[in-house]
Amino acid sequence: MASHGVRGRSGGRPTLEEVAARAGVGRGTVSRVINGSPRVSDATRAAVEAAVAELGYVPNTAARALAANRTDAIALVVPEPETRFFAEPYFSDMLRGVGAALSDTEMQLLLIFAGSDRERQRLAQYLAAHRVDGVLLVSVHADDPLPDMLSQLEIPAVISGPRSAAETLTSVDSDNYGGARQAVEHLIGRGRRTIAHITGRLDVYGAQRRVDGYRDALREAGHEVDELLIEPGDFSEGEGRRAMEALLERRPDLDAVFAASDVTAAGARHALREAGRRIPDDVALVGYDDSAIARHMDPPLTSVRQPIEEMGRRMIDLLLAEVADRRPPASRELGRSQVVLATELVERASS
Amino acid sequence: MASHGVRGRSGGRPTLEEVAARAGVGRGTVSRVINGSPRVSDATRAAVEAAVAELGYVPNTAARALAANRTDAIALVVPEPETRFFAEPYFSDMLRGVGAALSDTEMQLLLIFAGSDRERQRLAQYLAAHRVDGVLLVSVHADDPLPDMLSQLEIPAVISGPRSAAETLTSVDSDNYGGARQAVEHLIGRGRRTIAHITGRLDVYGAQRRVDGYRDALREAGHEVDELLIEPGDFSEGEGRRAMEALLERRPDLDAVFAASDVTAAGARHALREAGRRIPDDVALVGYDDSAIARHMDPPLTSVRQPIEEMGRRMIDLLLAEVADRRPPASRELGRSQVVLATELVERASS
DNA sequence: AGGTACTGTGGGAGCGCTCCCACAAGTGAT
DNA sequence: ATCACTTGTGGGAGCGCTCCCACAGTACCT
Repeated sequence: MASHGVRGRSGGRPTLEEVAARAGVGRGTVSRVINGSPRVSDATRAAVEAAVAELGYVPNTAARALAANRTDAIALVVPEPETRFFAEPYFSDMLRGVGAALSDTEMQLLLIFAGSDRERQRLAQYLAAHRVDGVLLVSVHADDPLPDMLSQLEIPAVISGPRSAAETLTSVDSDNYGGARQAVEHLIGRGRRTIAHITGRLDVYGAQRRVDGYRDALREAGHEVDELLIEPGDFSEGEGRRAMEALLERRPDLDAVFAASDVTAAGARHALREAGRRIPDDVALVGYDDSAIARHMDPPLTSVRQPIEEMGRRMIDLLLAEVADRRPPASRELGRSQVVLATELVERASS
Repeated sequence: MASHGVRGRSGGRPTLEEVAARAGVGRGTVSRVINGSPRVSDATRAAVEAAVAELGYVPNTAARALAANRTDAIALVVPEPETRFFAEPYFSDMLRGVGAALSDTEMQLLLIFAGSDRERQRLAQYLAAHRVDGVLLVSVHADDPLPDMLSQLEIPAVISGPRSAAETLTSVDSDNYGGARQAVEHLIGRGRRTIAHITGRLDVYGAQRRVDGYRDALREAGHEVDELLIEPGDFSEGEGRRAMEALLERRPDLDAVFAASDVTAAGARHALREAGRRIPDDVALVGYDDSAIARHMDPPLTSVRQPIEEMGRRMIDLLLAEVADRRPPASRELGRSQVVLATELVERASS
């Protein structure tokens, strides 16, 4: 435990100045040591570090933020209501990945929901006040004004799941198209003939790409695409159930379903059960995300794994690079990166 | 959209000073308006508000924090690894309640995990730097040094789930003892005779209280308490399963189980299924928390509801009061509040 | 001997607020 | 008219840092 040592005023924490006095150096030198500048002699550095340890000095973040015009914090913005966030493992997995990537850093992570108009309002204020150095945007809808607002405010931002093929922000995504193809090719390989698809929210680009992958995989295998086998959902369990019921009504002969998320698949499973269909005997089921749900489902769910942890890490890397680039405001428009990571099919008992 | 108006230097956001100039008043007056001081005439207030709107002024948080020595942020500290946090609905429900209570405020919420030693280290730094005005502590173990650290640093804190009957920090909790009694009395009322209990982590005070409630309810109904019917768990699904298997081995004649959490009950359900016991025909099952899991379980789970949203709200109220009290450092030790909220049994098909 | 270039260091200025003291103007009792 | 308050306002000082300029010291060329 660090001794608390001498204090300028009672109750206050030690300041840079006090550390400087203790170490017999100037304020600037202490600042250099704290910030890891190389332009300090070894002897001086040691003396300062000793003083820091003796006094139990911790830099005052507010003062630093004010003087340096940075906050050492980034926000993870989720443009969905809280309820949705906690219901979908995708978000919490992402948060975990981001958190892990960030724990090597001095950066602080803020979690911000922007589901309601009210929350949007607060967020706008928040961003306008530049309370964060950068923003991570997760699962954005096609018509969301948030990305443009960020561009306008010149706040570094990375988006997970681009809004379109022409995304202007730096983005990180998994290969939704390829993942969907893997799923459908797998089902075809198992001899399934009538493969339905319950989509995600179609105003999310990734959901569209999964539909594209579904279509192309069928076509290339010589199947024709029956639009009656495609039912729009919204990634939720309730919609998965509803969509499954609709599909069973329209095409009672279907023998496989590719759901756009594990949660959707869970909903579909309920509907299949109630309709008396056995999984996988009567109907094979494949999900997307390979979340905890997939492993715990009965039967365990075959699912397309996205490397979410890796995605989080890449997002952080890119964002921090943009934040760092900011300081010399030279090179802008140097080609936004669009990172796409491969998916992997995890086969389980449901297919 | 607010016009951006005149700027002191290019690129900068407007400052208090600029607003003051625009409104034709002094800096102090603008500050008073921004902070809602009553000591401003209506005319002046209107003029300032107009200037604020025209310039799109947003206060600089860092400057405010530095000058006023407060951060307008509080932390929700979870002394568990992230994985556990996301696995247990209790935490996310709590977070939702706290978030809702906070959205009426200017306060910012930080979510901090302190599961690993590394995270602990960071947290200590964080607190030492006084980067938050107050702390919400969730699910603390009996021997956790965190609360004492907070007292030492004189950081206002509210704890959800006191560490013992003699908790020194302000606390908010549900009536664990009463909730457990409700559950057991319900089972007795349904004619169950051999009621087992899978506990939570016994180093959590609330888990102990549930055991106490279980015991007393049985005794008062004239049953004797068989220690073989009590199996310690840790709130997790895996332990629920393991504990259930152990109980079935020891007392194959049991006809009811009271689990210390819904997640635990889910684990127990698996074990019961594999052992070929029907719910509720052979064995009745009651959980705790009334989380989403309880509603979705098959069959739906009878569970003890804690008013988590309300708990979050009360915690915030108490914490903000402490934060406000802090400024005049007069009245300390004025009797920490210990709030206890009532639980409610939600009956479903599992019992 | 004088230049030129670096390295390491000290400390002034300033970031944008809040706090508080000073003071003008108004109000009412003496 | 005088004093004693109250109300509203302006602006200096200062919060604890970072940034940057100045400068001493050393080293290595001419």
